[in-house]
Amino acid sequence: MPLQALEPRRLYRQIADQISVLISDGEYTAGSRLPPERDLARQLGVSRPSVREALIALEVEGLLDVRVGSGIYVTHPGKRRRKDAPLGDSGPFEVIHARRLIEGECAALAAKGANPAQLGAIREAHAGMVKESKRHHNPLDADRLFHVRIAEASGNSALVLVVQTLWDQRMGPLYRSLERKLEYPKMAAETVREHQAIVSAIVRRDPRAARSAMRRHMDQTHKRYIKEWNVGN
Amino acid sequence: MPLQALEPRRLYRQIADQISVLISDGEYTAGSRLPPERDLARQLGVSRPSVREALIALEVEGLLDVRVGSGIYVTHPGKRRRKDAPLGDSGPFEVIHARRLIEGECAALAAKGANPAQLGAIREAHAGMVKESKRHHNPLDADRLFHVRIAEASGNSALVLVVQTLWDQRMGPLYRSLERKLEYPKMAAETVREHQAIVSAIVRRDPRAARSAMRRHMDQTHKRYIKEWNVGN
DNA sequence: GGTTAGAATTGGTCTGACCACTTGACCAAA
DNA sequence: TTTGGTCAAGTGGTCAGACCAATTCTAACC
Repeated sequence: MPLQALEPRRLYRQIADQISVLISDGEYTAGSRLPPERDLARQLGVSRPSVREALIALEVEGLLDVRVGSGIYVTHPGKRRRKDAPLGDSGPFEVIHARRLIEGECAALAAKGANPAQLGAIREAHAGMVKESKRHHNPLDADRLFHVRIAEASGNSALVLVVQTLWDQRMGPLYRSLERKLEYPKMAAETVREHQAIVSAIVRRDPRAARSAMRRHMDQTHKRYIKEWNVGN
Repeated sequence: MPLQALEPRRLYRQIADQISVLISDGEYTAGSRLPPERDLARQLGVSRPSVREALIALEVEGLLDVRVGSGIYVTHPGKRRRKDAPLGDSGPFEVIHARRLIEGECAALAAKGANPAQLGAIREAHAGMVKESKRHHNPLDADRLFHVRIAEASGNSALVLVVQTLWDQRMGPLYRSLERKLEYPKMAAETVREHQAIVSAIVRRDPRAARSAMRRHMDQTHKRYIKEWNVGN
């Protein structure tokens, strides 16, 4: 099939792509503010509704962050999560099981081949979570970063994508109702201890230990969920 | 932090969520047409631009399919792919490596625990791909279905999500340039043969054989890519 | 019965307007 | 100095109505 069905791309898509290119080219850097909708419309020679449609598309894709009355900001790459409903609507226990498998391998790969910069990044993320949990802040973002950093150290960006995707399943409905019941302060201490074991194994360049430390962490998380689950029901 | 930052959900999100619920509740089934934008606006008591913004959000999420002059249709669940650029932009070889790991386990889990309906679904998908390749059609959709069905048979919907996500990385730029060079007719025959081995192992309830058959399939795919890659460069 | 031209339907886009929220400057009271 | 209040400008949120373009339907026509 040499011929491609040509599709007259709708205006909002063209605008969204154009803005998207400007962002990836560094024209608008992370955290910076885009021109007001009215200016964008004038500069592009289109109407404001069309610009708005494009902005909403980019917001759903997680590239932009629209703040009422303030402006439109470029999402920080690390924070880039999809706003939409999860595709699979997986339950917490299924996600944990999948993560046990996949992140276990990530940890092993990281132990095998991480470079010094990546090891440093993992340690930094771990230190960040320790700090957050001591301040009794919500450690979820730091927790996410820790797991993503390990995936990055695996050297496979597809695995990074997978780990992010699975983590962001927490936005699903079942997950949310479960998380509401969890007591983070108490939990965070255990989590930090388990993370520490993972870090040690990776730094020690021991793939098998790293894999089993990660699996143990997931098993413990599973247990914590079970406990809260039973309390609620 | 007992206080939650309250976020006044924007109108388009509320509308999108409402429509989304109607779809997942089966009020609007796959392939069916939604009411015209004007009617939706009237029924919801909002303006047409707001409805349009919601529809665009749902379109980006892959739930709806908007056809000019015709109407708005619910996307068929199997075809539900995101329209936006892939988050990770992973290269083909990274994706293959990740799939080797993950889908290998899926195949093993499927061999261990698939129920008769799931086994039938796998066989059906495989038969579909055989038919497509004999007709010299593009077998990509059938290929995707085959792998998704195996993931479904693993009994873990999070793994299904992962497999879908990785497959859909093919929409990325590097992948596309590579795929253009592949000769599907010749390739399809080999692929079908490798798939056959996977099906046999799963039906035979042999997890280890299923795992290694899937891994072998991925290794072969890797080789095919390498070959074409070198031709091009 | 099959074809085709026109009408009706439906999404695509534009214009202009008004509202609600955020921000920062300025000011008054503690 | 600090705190809180007020106000105006800037910005996104929403609306109403209009017209255009693509599709689909209908009915007249051959």
